[in-house]
Amino acid sequence: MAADATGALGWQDVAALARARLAARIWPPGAIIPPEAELAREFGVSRSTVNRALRALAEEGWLDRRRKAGTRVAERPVHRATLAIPLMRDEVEAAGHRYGYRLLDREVTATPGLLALQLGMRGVPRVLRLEALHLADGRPWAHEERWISPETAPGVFEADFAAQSANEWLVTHVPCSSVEVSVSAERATGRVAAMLECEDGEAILVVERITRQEGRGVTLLRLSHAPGHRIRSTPG
Amino acid sequence: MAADATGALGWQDVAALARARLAARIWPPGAIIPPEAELAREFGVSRSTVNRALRALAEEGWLDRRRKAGTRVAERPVHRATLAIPLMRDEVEAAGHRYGYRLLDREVTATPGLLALQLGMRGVPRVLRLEALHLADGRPWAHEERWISPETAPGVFEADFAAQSANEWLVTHVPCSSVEVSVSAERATGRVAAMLECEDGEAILVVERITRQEGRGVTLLRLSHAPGHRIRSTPG
DNA sequence: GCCGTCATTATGTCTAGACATATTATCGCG
DNA sequence: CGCGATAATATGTCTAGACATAATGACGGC
Repeated sequence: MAADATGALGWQDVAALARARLAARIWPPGAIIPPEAELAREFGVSRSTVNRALRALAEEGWLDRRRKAGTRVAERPVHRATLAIPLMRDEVEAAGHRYGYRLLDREVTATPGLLALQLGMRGVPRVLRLEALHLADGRPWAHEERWISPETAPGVFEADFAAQSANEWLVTHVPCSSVEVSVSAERATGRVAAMLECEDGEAILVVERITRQEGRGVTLLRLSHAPGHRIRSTPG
Repeated sequence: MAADATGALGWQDVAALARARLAARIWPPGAIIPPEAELAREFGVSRSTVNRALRALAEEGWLDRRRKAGTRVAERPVHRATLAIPLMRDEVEAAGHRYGYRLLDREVTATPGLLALQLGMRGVPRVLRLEALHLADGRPWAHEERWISPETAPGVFEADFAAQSANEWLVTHVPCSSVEVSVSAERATGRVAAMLECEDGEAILVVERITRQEGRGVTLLRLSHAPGHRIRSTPG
């Protein structure tokens, strides 16, 4: 490793060297870079180490690797930003506020057709619908409307969502695998505007999230944030 | 590997087995799971294979690994969603429209103080400011306001941004490392509303992006999308 | 010239062993 | 009892060698 006094390189060093060649266009976009074995010889490390380094760069989107075809520099590195999806409580507290939560409504309803479609549910006649408000220092932070499938979240009908937000209950009771997020801007109207204590027609950020467990839908969430809210990607 | 008829397991199989134990709460949140060596013995694979599998799960946020302390199941798996950041052209064409682009304004201006701060520029007296419109089937798709630092993007003053959007030029001329994204909802006003051909006060999605190269700011972009636009996370 | 077959090649993965490194736990001393 | 030195331990990483796998490209038959 680099930390060694031996001068031997670790995979992070190899990755850094490769990154430098990419930045300097020594390996220009579209070009095929030397095979692992050759780089291993050049850098004086084993092929595994080169493999680890190039695999990391490929995951970051810089390289495109295919068996036999070799490793190609991506024409245009597909940039990605990652959004963290924290608990509302953490988000509010991280912003320096005191978190508050109020359950507005709770009902067991027949499964809406669109919902069944989005969550990929079949033969689940009834779902739990919740409506809640998240508060920061007592002021509205976000309005939440949520549906939960009892199929993937057993015991959800018995949970006390007046005491604990759905997100917190789900996190501790249902292991989820994938999240799908959709963000849009809408104008606050009617009930949501009233709950958020903002003017009618104000621009608000609406986040819809579908959470799945092994491909089966667990919950659909529609979050209407108070005006002025920002979503930031996590650095890195 | 699993594809083998040998019955030997590969790292993906080990990861799947571990995932199953996590889902079944055999390894409950907060618990410490057996050390790699032990799992290697149990599964009949080498420690490297277990390491690869557990490392993957740790990257996904399921596990928390620390030397000597062992591997702990995350209390609450931090869910993440990743946003792809495509070229506007690709985004529009992927939506099934014909892409169009119009440069509205181009000027070299003194570096605004706030911009210098956000991009971490020092001693860069002048920057390029662009204003452009992206079209889908001839209709406004997004309004773009952008600043580019000539320090990290040499040659930017000579580029012809009437023929090619800034994004496309940058992608082929400047290797970038990190992107920071911020999303908010605003009301369309004045010039932007006119350009987007929407009513004043309409809710629009505003995306701000800062792109860096090795920590030095390259460009700041402010994209105002036409009403109704949605940002979706990439599955996976 | 066209198409199927086969050898070639670069990456993907696994193994066993070794050493590095960061903590944690323990033990002994004051 | 507190605290610092020390031993133990789990993960992090590297190596060399091996086989698997996918895809290419060349060759040969038609």
